[in-house]
This record gives sequence, C-alpha cells and structure tokens, in this order.
Amino acid sequence: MTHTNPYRTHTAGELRAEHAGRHVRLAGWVSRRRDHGGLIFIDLRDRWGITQATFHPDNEAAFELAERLRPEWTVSVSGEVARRPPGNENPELPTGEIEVLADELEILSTSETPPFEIERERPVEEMLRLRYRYLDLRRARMRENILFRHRVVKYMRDYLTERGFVEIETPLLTASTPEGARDFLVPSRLYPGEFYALPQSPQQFKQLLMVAGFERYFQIARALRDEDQRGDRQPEHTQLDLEMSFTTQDEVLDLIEGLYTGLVEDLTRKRIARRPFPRLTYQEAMDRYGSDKPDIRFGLELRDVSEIGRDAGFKVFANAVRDGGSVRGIAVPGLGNLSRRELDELTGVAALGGAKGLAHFQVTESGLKSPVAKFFSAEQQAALREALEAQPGDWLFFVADADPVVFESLNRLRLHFRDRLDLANRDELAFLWVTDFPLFEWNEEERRIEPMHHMFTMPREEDIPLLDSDPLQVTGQLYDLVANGIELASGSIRIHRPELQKKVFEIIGLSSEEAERRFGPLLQAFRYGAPPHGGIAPGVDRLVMVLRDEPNIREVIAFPKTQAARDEMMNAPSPVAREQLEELHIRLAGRAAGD
RNA sequence: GGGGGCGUAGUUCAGUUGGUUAGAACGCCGGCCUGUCACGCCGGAGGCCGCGGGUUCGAGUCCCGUCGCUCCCGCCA
Repeated sequence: MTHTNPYRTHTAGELRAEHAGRHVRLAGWVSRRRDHGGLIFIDLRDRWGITQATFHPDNEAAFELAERLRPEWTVSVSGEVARRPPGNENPELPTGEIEVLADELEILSTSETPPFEIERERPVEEMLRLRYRYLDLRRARMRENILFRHRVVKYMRDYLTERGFVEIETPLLTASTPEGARDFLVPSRLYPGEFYALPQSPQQFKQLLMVAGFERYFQIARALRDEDQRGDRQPEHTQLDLEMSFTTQDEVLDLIEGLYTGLVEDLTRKRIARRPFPRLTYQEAMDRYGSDKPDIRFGLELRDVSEIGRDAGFKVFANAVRDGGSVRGIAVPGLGNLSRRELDELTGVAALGGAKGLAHFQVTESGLKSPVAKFFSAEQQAALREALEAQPGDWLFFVADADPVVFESLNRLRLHFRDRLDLANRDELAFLWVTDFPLFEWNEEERRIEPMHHMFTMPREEDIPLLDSDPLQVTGQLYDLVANGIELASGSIRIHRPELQKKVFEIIGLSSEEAERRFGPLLQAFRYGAPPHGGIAPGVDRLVMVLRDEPNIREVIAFPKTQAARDEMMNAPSPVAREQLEELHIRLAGRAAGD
C-alpha cells in the first residue's frame, strides 16, 4: 500500500539537472524572496537543502500569492523542474543547476517576523537564541551540528552492534550515591521524606549488567550532575557508556581506537595526527606536558632541570629542589622581544597554576639574558640551554615549586603559547591514550586517601601487594582518551573480587557498613560469580564539539541550559503549585519560602 | 561562593570631555523593477540606552546597587 504525500514529492536538496522536465512538488520554509516585480524567486528551504522556485506572471494565481510570501512562512510549491538559463546557474547550491517553475503555490502557514534572522550567519545574543531555540535550530550552524551529531551516534551504535554489543537502558530514577558530584534529587510521593537521584552515570548498573551476563553492553546515556557550568560542561550530558566482560585494558583501548578512527575518517575531513594513538603513562604525560590531558599537536615540552637548579646560586630554584619539588622549564621560539608588561602577563598565566614566580631567560648568540642570570655560572647557563635544546632567539621559562604547581603552571603557559603563537593545527586531531594513573591520590584538605577515578578501579596486578604497604604508589588499570587537550573518554578495568574491593574500601577509610549502604547491590552481586570486566565512557557532546570546531558544548546540544543552569525556553526550573508540593510532602524553608 | 567581560532600534554594533533632535548596517513596512540568488533602486516606521537610586543646570556617558547573558577560578569520583 503506497500513499502519496500531499505536500511534496521530493526534498529541496535532491533535484538535479537530470530531473529537468519532471513535475514535482516541494514543501518547506521560505528562506528568501527576491521579487523583481515581473518575476519572483523563492529560496525554498527544508532539512535537506534549498531549491529555487520561480514564479512567472503568466501563472496569475500562484504569482499573486507569491507576492505575499515572507521569510519563514511554510509553503507547498508544485511545478516543472527546469534547467536554469545558461549563465544563471548558482554553483554555491547543490541544486543550483535547476529551478522549479511554479505553477501552484499553497501557503501552509505564515510567520511573524522572527526575533533574529534565520538565514544570515551572524552572531546573536545567546539568551535570545536559547529562548527561541526552535528558530535557532533552523539556522545552518545548529542544523548541521545536530545532523552531524546524529551521524556520530549512529556510527557508534552500528560499530558496537557489529561487534556484539547490546544497547540496554538503565533507570533515570535511582538511588543517591553521595560523594563525587552533587546529585539531582527527585522527591518521592509514595515515600514521604525519601528521594530518588538522577544518575551521575550508569556506573553501577553497567557493572551489574556484566554480572548479569550480557558481556557487551552499551548505552547512549544521559549523565546528570548538579555542579556549576563551564564551556564544556552542562548539568546533563550524554556519554557512550560501555562495558565488557572477560576483557583487558588493551582490548578496550583497541575497540575505542577503532571506533574513533573510523568515525573521524567516515564523517569528517579532519586528519588524525598519529596512528596508532600514542600511549603515554600518566607520569610521562605529566613529565613531558605537565598535564594528564595534553595537547600534543605542538612541542614546547617540559624539561626537568632540577639537577642544575639544585646547585645554582638562585635560591628559588635550590630551595624548591631541597623541599622535594622540582625545577622545570620550556623553551619557546618565535616570541621576539618581550616587554616588561608582556613578561608580567606571562607570570600571571603561570600564577593561575599556583606558581609564585616565573624565571625567564632570553637566549642570545652571546648567552642567556635575564635579571637572574647572574645567579648561574657559565656552565650552568650552558647546561640550561642544552637541557631545553634552546636556540638563539628562544625564551626559556622556568617554574620552581612542588611538582603539582610546576606542572600546572607550565601546562597553562604551554596552552597560552599555543593560542598566542597559533601552534596547533585545527584540522588535526591528536588523539592519545593516557594510562597507568595512580589508583589513589592524597587529599591534603581532608587528610585522607581518595580514589583518583572511582573506587571500583582495578589495581595493576603487580601492584596489589603495595595496597598494604604504600597505597599511593599503586597504579590503576585506568585510561583516558585525550584529543587536542580535551579529555574525551575515561574508563577502567574494574575490581570483580570482593576481598580486593574490601581492601580498597579500607584504604579510603570507608567502613564496611557504609560501603554496604552505598554500594550494597553491587557488592552483593559480586558474590555470585562476577566476571572480570571493564569499560569506558566517551563523552558524546565533547566529541561532537571538537569534530565540529565548536567553542562551546551548547552548540551541539539541541536544548541546552544556560551557564546558570536554566532552560530559558521552558523556563526551568520554576516554582510549582502548592498542591504538588503537598503531594510530595515538601514544605519550603528560608529563601525558597519567600522569607 | 569569588573574579573578569558584556547589556543602546527587531538583530549586530557605533556613540567624542557629561551638552541641541541617540546613529549605521541588516531586518521590517510601502512603492518601482522579468534572471536574481547577500537582487537592485526610492521612501518610511521603529529607542524606558537592562532595571533602581545617586551626583550634576544637564547622564547612554560618572558613582552605587540590582538583574540577565557569558568566560575563568573554586567545584565537577
């Protein structure tokens, strides 16, 4: 049984010269009207493209209607496809060789003048775009981003399905598991005073699915966190959540590497900088770039000059080394002469990473120029130059402090120079894996050990004995996928043996009662034959953002929240009726009650 | 929670040292125009200068407060 669509026979993106002579009908939005008095051109836009419809006065009824048309009205136009007169083709349009000679026009709906122009690619204030998101989404930039996002997600689904993965949904209404990010809470009507929580990730569910024997699970999952926004962070974001049983770190990495490689090659024109993706340990990444998510499209690698600094007459350097820190630096070419003001600005960049100062040297043919050069012997100056492989004209910048400060400060300087000197190629994707993260880190404020990733991460087998002696030295089977300085995915091999899990809980100071309360279902499940398993969770929004060269995650989400976590279009959050609150056993207090 | 930037016509912006009637472009409305595609030409309408207070003879402009958007820090296992 076939039905004919009353509105259209073709889309506005598909007609070509070979359709000439065919009688067709198109439907869509009036993008532009060019009215020549005796001849009217309409750019008819639908999701697939733009086709020009031409109205001649000899078709009186259609012509008169066409004179009334305005941007964003919806219409259905029928007519004959014709090659345009020679010289009048539009090479900018895929359909530019033809036009539809309209013989009938039906106006389906009219439009008020939109609050901003749909067709013109010019910036519009963010709030206006968000308030009229359904209009913003008509614009080419957003339309292409959203359509591209669909292709990315479809690629993921196909790729994983071909490899034996099954897509399984997990609940949105679940239990709060405190620590980590702040939960979004949902009050329970049936259970006064009790709350569901929206998932920060399906972490426990996916591990339970491994215990359940599905072996290869994935889900395009929403993850919700009630934390403040950033350019690459929204209260709800989408991740490709996946988990595998009887697997290894290498297997997970190879799977994802294949996914990203194929996806980039099939869907983009970007070039993958290095294949296979380089694999750096956490320590290598820190030593060479000062970051666990380095942008490796450019050099300016860090060098450790602690040995030189220790013996130099420059107290800042010597003291840092003596106190257990280090002295590290980068060599930067192409800066020319730097003014005092510029050097102050660079010091400010380093200060954001915690550095109390920034030692700088200009490399000249005759030696190092610096206010602090006098503290270094000729041999030491030569050693500094050699350590950084410095050439005349370079500037050398050093930070001396505790390692975390040195790393963070130099990382910020590196990224600052990347942008200032335009060192990174936008068409290049420099993927890399960062592996071998420490399992734990020391929380100075709370004076305790806490997990680097999460408490289900499996230690490296050979490090298991260290759990008893020196847990901070234990390396986890933890891995991040990074591209161009952005963390795109994070995962781990999980603990599946209850006694090992118990030990980890002890190390981070979690009592067995507390562990039972928070992770009871998972711990119980592990008593019934849990397979070794592991997984990863690539962020979908960030990936699409990077692939589309968008500066902000909102540009790849159909209906995002503002920086202040509001939905400007739906006006959420918003107050609710007193009756709704009563049903939920909620009484407002303080400011919320209007006090 | 803290810091920076922005807020002027429907939109994007300009607006001098505080000084007459706040401008431009695009959009919108009307007229003319048969090969345009950012159509063109002519004309017109359109402003609580985010909001409130203050200084001043006089405030878009200076000061204080406030609201909104945005970027960064904190935060985000």
